[in-house]
Amino acid sequence: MQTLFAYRNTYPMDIAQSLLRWYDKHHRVLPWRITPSQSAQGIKPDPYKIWLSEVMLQQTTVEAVKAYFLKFTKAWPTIDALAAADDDDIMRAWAGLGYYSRARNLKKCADLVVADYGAGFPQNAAELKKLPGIGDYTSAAIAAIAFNQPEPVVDGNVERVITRLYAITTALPQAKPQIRELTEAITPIDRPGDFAQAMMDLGATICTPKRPACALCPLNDSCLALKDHDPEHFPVKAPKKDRPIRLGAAFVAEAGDGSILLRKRTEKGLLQNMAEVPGSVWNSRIDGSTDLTAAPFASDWRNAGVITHIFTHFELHLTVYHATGADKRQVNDGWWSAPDMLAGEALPTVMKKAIAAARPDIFKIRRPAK
DNA sequence: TAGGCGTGGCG
DNA sequence: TCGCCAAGCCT
Repeated sequence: MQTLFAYRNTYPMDIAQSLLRWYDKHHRVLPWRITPSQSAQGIKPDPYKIWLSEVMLQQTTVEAVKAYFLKFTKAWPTIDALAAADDDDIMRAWAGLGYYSRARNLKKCADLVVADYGAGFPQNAAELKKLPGIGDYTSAAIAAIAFNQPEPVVDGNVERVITRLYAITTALPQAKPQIRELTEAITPIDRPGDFAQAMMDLGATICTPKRPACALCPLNDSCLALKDHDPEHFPVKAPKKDRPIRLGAAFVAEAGDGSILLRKRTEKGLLQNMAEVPGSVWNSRIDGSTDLTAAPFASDWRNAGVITHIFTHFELHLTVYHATGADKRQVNDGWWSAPDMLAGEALPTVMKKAIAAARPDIFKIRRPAK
């Protein structure tokens, strides 16, 4: 990085010190964190909570994570408790948070740490990265925040802050190596954990994707994007590919007592091992008339409308059919879930939408089906 | 390595 | 309304 100082007007130490002074005053208070003043008193963060929160926060907003974090730490206060937990209980507790492979890897990781490391996490990034569900970002974050290791912690917030600070015009993801080097160059030896959290707080509250509050930014004197460009134009990103549409049918079978027929998805592919209502494969052509070939049993299936659900890589249009007064004995696949049990099932949001299309009183979905 | 993998909030 | 985005990982 010979060119590092050629196009900057501030030294790395000044960046870190300015940011840490800002963080001491303006840090967010979050359930898994200790404050800078607690840290100064020698209070250490709980590595279990740091790990759990970092995994939950992968591609997930802080607001969405808070309630799940509290639920998990109440049910399983230690990594030993989590390792001893039932897999299905963990999946049920995770339901609604998304990216379910995280929950499966969470359990695998807890088992490994208890078995191989005597219930204590390894304290360096390279060892942490060997564990399931822990990649470049999470290993560096745990090492820095829980164990005070000077690792460069680069997430989406840091990418935004760094590309603006240095006006990096290379598009993501090509710019990642450069971003990592620059982050490494400004990461301080003495408070790497606070520095990492400060960068993320800055990205989340000041250096936001839209309309950043540059007037309030502790780094505005050093920011090349602010000086020469429009910060909102950073980071530059490669163009996205368009999202295909898939079609399918879902069947909400209701017994006389209000129970809903559920089954378990396969252990491969999308939403693996989660609960679902019976349905067709998602690609099937619905030729305009009624597609009842995938129904769990013959009945008077009433069309309850079409729900739309956007996954990362495709858009799903699910036609929902509803039948009432079903005879439970005519089904030998899956299980009947009573109305007061449904909330505790491992149902992904797309399935709650489908059930809500047939029974709007059961699940309150923000954007109901048309 | 590029694509698979959820969900909810926001402008 | 809808595309974008949010503390990525795995294969």
